[in-house]
Amino acid sequence: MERPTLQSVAKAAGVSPMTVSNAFNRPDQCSSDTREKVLKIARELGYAGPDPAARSLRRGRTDTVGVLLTERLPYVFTDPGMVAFLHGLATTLADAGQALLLLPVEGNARHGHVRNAIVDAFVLASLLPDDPAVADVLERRLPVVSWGQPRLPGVLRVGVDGARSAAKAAQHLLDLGHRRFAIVTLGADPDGDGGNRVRGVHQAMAQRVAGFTRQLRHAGVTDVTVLEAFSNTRTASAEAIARWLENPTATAVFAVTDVLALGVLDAAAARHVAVPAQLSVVGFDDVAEAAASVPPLTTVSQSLFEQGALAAQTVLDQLAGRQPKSRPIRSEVVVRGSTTSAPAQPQAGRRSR
Amino acid sequence: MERPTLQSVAKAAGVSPMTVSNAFNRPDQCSSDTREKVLKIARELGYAGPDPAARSLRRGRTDTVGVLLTERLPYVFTDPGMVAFLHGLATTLADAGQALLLLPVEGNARHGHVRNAIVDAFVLASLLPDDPAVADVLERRLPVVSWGQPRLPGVLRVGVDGARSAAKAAQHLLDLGHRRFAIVTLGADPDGDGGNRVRGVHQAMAQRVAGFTRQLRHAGVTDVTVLEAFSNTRTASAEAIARWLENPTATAVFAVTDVLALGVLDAAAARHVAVPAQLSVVGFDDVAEAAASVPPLTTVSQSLFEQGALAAQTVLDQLAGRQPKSRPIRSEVVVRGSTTSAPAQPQAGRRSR
DNA sequence: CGCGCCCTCTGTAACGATATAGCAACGGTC
DNA sequence: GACCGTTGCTATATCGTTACAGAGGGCGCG
Repeated sequence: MERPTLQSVAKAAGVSPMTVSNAFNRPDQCSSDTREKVLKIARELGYAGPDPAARSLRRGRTDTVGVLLTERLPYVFTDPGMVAFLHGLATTLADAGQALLLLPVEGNARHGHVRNAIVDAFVLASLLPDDPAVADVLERRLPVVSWGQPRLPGVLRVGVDGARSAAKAAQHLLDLGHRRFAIVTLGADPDGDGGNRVRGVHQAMAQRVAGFTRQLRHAGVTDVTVLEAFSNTRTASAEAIARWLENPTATAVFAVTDVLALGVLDAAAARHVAVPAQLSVVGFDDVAEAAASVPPLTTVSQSLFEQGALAAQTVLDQLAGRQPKSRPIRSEVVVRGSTTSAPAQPQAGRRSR
Repeated sequence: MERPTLQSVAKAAGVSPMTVSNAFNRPDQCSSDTREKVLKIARELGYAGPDPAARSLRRGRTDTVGVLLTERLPYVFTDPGMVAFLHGLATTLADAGQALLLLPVEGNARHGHVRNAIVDAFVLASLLPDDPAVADVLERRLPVVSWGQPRLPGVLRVGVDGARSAAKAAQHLLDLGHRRFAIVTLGADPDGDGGNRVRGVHQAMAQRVAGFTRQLRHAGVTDVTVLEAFSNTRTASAEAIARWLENPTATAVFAVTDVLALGVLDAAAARHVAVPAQLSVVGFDDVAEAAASVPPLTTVSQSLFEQGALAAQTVLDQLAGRQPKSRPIRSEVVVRGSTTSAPAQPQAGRRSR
């Protein structure tokens, strides 16, 4: 009992293969009598419809987009920022009838995956510029869109200006009268593995830190403590800031991601440091959890969902031969409950420049 | 300037197409001289290697497995249980050189996705038995593995016995002397959308509830309050139990997922109900967050990662024509800090049957 | 020296579908 | 009655690759 093909269905139905193809793909090109007869015979033979691989070869397209993810899969899914991006991406692609092929860039697997991926285009989601998979992708000569990182000549990129966005957060805190700051960012874990993982997003984080401190400097403020968490998780962030919280040297904390900011809230709650009365906290990303935290998190919104949708739209435009329109991504400070005016300061000085 | 093919590379290199194919796919079948010459010419022409679609057609396999996800994408990624499963699945598949095609079953998109998916097999991840996509999958006549739901004749299934596992949780609490219980489970949100989402996992949750209460009944205990959360999130769970916590009628709570259990911890902390002194809490799944909560959560471990890996292995066995060995999934109560002996009870009775 | 074997490479024939052009039949129009 | 546009189906020619069988040359062995 052979696997039925379009040919065999055609023979059994006494029509040409093309008619069977039409019956399945173009109801309007075919009388409904013939169509029903063909479909009935197909059902009897257990024919499920045209083979997707053969169709792809002939049509010259696969209706599938590959996504390269920088981090290991579990971390990808754990990161709400990445999840929001993927959500936007998947939604837009699905609406356009495109499937999503997941290509985890793990150290273990041969990156031959990229060579063999049955896709029409690639999306690079926060990849390291020196990732060997990037070279493989470029070799395929397919449309490519990069999200955040890497920046490559000739490759369209979706993303916000992290430095400028972070500067807005700084200005918000300056406007509230804060003059002494702490920053929680991602640092490389000395214990191997985690380090590699973090290095992948480091570039974007460094930009945010740079933009934030630059804005402070413009205002004549240089009192900034930088703390490093070893992974983008609430607990890692809470650990990173725990000791500092025993004797805080600032009235405001900027965390380079919401996840880290939520960790700061956790740590503050655990040590009974009142937020925002004693300490203002600002995050970055505006993930869903940010609005639901206690207190609700003031954060820099960069609409990750929208970025995913835009990345998808850009890919679709390229595939359709349209000129992708570079809609700008807006970013803005969403003021919620975790920031307020700086508390009266017992110490002297520092108010004037 | 045409897109180069294996043929054109062969002509340019003055060898047969088969030799080019060998140069790319089987280094040992080909002298290294020829191989290097061919690869060099290929590079010059900008040939990235054999076209995956054509290869798939010829070879008769795609080295890709499709995963059907029941919920909307964002919820999938937000659910740590699903994430753990996907992680195990993706890891094992990647090691075997298989890619992962994501097939979200959204109401919006035409389920034609299943027809057109370029895959060798399907994994159904907690699908509704009456989901139309299930029928589509069966029509494809490819190897299928189902996780949890649905149970289909002739389709291999991976999953634990939710009822029996939940019974273990019940016994653990009974052993600690508890006699009055509350259960937090998933209920349908009256406001449309969420309801559908929840219905998908409802069957599994209902089993857990059933197994838990049955075990209690065996011990002669019938004092059980059932509370419903409208989605599998910490906040929904906290909301669901908040009012009850004002005047708790039990000494122990069983939540049908860890996420719900964590929500119970949140709510208890907010109302200054001491866990476990005043209230013991047991979850289900043993997601990563369970070990890190305050206090660490006692839970029913069902090694979701392992289930993902097993599902992948089962698919791979089927593809290789091997008889899949049905390794059993162990489930056990992991006792951490959220359960302890029942507090001394002021009320009379109920100790004996 | 001749035999057989390995090693490398070539020729042929699909894999299962669809784009394109074209052909027959039909009804309507002038 | 000749002409023409539609409708509905067929015939042909690929899409780009790999499986398979086999050819030719070099080399060890009897």
